[in-house]
Amino acid sequence: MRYNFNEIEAKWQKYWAENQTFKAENQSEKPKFYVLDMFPYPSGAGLHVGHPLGYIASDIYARYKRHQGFNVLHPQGYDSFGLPAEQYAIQTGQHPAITTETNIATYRRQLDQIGFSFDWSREVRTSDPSYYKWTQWIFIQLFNSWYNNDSNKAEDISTLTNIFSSEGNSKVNAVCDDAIATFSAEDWKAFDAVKQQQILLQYRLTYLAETEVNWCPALGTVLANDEIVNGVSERGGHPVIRKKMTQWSMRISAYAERLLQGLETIDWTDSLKESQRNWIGKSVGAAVTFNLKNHSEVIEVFTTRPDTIFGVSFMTLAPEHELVSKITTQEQKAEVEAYIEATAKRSERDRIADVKTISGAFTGAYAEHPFTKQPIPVWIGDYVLAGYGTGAVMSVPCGDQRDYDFAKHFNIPIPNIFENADISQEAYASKDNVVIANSDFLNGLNYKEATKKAIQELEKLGQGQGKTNYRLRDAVFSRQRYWGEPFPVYYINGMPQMIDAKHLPIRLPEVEKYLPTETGEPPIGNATVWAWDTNKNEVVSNDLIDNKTIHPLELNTMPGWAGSSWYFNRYMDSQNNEEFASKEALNYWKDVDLYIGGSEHATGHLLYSRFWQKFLFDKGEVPVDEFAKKLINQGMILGTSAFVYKISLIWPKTSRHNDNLDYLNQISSKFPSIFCSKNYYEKSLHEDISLRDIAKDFKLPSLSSFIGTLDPVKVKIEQLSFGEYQLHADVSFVNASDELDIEAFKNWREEYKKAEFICEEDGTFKVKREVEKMSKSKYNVVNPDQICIDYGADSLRLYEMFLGPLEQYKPWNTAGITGVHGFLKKLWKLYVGENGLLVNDAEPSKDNLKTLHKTIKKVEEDIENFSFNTSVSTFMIAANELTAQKCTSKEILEPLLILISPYAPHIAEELWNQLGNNKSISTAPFPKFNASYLVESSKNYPISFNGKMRFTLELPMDMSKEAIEAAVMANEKTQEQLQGRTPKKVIVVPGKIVNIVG
RNA sequence: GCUCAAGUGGCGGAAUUGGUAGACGCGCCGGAUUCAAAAUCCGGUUCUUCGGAGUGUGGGUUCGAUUCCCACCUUGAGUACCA
Repeated sequence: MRYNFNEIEAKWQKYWAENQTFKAENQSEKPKFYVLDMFPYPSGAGLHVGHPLGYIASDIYARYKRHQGFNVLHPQGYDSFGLPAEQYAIQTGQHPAITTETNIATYRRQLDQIGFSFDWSREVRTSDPSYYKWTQWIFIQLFNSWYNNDSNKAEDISTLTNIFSSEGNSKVNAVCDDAIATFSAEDWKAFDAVKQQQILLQYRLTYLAETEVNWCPALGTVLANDEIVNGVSERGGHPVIRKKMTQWSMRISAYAERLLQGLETIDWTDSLKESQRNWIGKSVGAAVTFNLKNHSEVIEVFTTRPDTIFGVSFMTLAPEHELVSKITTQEQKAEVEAYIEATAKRSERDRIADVKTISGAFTGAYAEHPFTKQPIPVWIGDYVLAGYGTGAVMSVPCGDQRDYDFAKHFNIPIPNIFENADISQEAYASKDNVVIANSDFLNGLNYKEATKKAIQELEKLGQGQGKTNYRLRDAVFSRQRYWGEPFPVYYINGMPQMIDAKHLPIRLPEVEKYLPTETGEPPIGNATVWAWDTNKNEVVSNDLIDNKTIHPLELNTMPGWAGSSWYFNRYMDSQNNEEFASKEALNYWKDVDLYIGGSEHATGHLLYSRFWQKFLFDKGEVPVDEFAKKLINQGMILGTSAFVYKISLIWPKTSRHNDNLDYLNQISSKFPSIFCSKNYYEKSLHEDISLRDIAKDFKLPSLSSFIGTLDPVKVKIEQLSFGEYQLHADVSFVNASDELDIEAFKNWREEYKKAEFICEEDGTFKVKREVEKMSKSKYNVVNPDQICIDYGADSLRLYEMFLGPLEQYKPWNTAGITGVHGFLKKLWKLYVGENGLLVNDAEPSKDNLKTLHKTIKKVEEDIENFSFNTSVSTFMIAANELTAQKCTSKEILEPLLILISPYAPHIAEELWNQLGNNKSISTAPFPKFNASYLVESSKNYPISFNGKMRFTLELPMDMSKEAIEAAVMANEKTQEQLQGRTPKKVIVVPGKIVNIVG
């Protein structure tokens, strides 16, 4: 019997599905283990071989944990709201729900054929109303909460209104909008409902505010900070501008410190934690108030270096700072206004790109130093950002390079307040080895002491206190899109009202057009049925809006990260219609034990999810405040693109002034498609080869006839030269030796049908290879479907793991798969011969046992350390050894299958079944490792004398260190080497080496 | 600029955390089988001027360094005027 992988894999996939082999129960005697993948967005292109990498790793771990006796939860679902489906809808008019459904079907088929042990009964889809009902519900909970800094957690908004009506807001220590006016209990009671709501909105954890947002005109929507890369949108690379809009925001800043602290408690990679720390951007320092000369206004600054306060020689405000217009003197007005206008014109990108140019203007105003009372000139400069801290800095040129550069540029004095620091060339920005000088009461102190002392003295004056600043901004939560969760919000007098949770979900309305409306409103503005009837508690037609009982609904939808910020909790009890998950399920599964996904979500999904989890924890909805104990980032599998070089015509240098421009255009359109092979291209790079030479050398008929049609009067052949440009060829036309299948390539595109090829000397056409991200547009996508047909899912799984370390980026190369495929064939032959099963009850030999136990030990270690690549090698060695040993013993071959089963489950299940087991291999316990089988009777110990001379000595394996040492010293070869000298020491590493140090 | 990660044969990558560097696979070379090819099996494969040399470069610690320390170079990723 041959190894018929297609038949075997189909058979067991069917069996697992029919028997619900991997269904997890919410109660069990066994300990729980939750293995989660980041769920995919089901794009129209389907899966390529890069996608399943993380899923294979998590599947191996999940299957391994089942063998270890855990009750394993290993679910899968779809993050099915998103921009591509909507873009597709805009182009084709097809409803995103339909395309999403189709795409999910493709994904499911592709995932199934790889043989994952997912519990599909728990599948979630973020775009399913039964799911987003709870996303809406969580939104309402956030709206009804505020963050109390005293209890350091989110509390119900009713506790806040109670405080307001009993004592006003002066003692409330909340995370809220800046600059809220204080009011008394009487004031509060006197406010009308709208006023009260306006005030509460400034405290709620999700709030409506006019904020400056990142508006992307091309996408017609706002974007969060983490959706922008280098000043352009992450999706599509469109420009992004700053714009003031009324938007929903999430008060994630309330959780900045806890998000930072929580990182200490979870086992995530250091680089990922580092990204989150940078994103949160905590800086400890002081807030300092500078009084202005001749003004009642004050300037608030934030500084991390209060110790350098005596080094202040000027102040700098951001050009957008509100004080600028108030304090600028008459004489400086023109200059300041011109500067503000100039900076406003510069886009965000220009400002980032051009950091080196120093610019600014003097306002004419002077602040007063809090201690010396000396006047300090106030400048404006665009190196100070309006959005960070207070938008104003105290400039200490001797201690900060930017201040230093600014001072140098504008000839502002640079007083030195450091002992022994040379500031003639650059600022001394280090905090180490600081000794403060010329600073009154701070003289002689170091950074730490001086900082403390300075803050104390500022507090005495009432002009400052210690302060911690975070870079983390509140996250904008509105998107002007169709294909997202609708807000459960309607408006009365412009104030948002939550729809009662019992009426959820609020389903997406039908629209005819998915583009934003002409007035710039979101696509839902196109819906005709989108108003809320507070009598009937249902969505009704817009025409009925009467502002009494029928009100307009929110037109925006939620961003992509809304649904993905809590899905891991939903898997615990995904069919529940009463709660997002039952308390029993939440308390049983608690958190994700192992989470596998890409590192690109470091400051998006992974931060927002931690935020929502902490919020739900505060509200008592979930039992733990970190949702994932351990996280692994799988690396990306890259594609190996193939390039061909197409010869193009280069205009003669004189063409710009050529009278026959029309003619030249005309002939260039008739230029034939000619491709040249890699080596020819490389040769031509350095040699100027003319068209005529190509035609002559390669006897290309199309080129000869092209030259023949040239009008020698209008253009001379000698005037024309050629260049090449490289373009992607589909990798499926290229074999392992980089040779292009010319016929297939010709048939690829209509315009290549008559193309001609300049080949290598051996007649082949070679492409140039380059490793790039795998993508449809680069024609380097390898489809797992074809791999499964040609080699089987087990080969695919093994090979993806074998490629290299899980976390690493690595290129895909289909050629190498024959190695692991050969192993599976060999494995099969170890069990099944021409005439049936080879396995019998024979006593295992010592060698057999040694091979098995060596393998058990290595595989167990590998899986625990996520080094899945090396266990594939271990399997190959085991199969080779057992084949050489002619092992037929069931005692050896049966446990071997359990070791292989997480990696190659189909073949393992089939052979397991053939050995006479009628329960799935997934229920079998992992074999126990026994070290005694590995101990050999003797071993050759290499002896090294002073690291130079070497010989070997045969000694029993189970000797103690001391016994080995004695035996080595007693040996005559050793004595020979020592020549009567006494060694300083003898170093013994058991089983390894003996070193004699002379 | 800053932060993090990584540099080992023709290639992907191993090396029990300081102990015989190059496991395993690809590729390549040779052989067996075959009328022949495919498939399969077996052997070889870091370089070498055959003395040795060798894990990006130069130092250091050590009896011993791919592994630890210092400096530098290169590549990749993230971040960016954060006061």
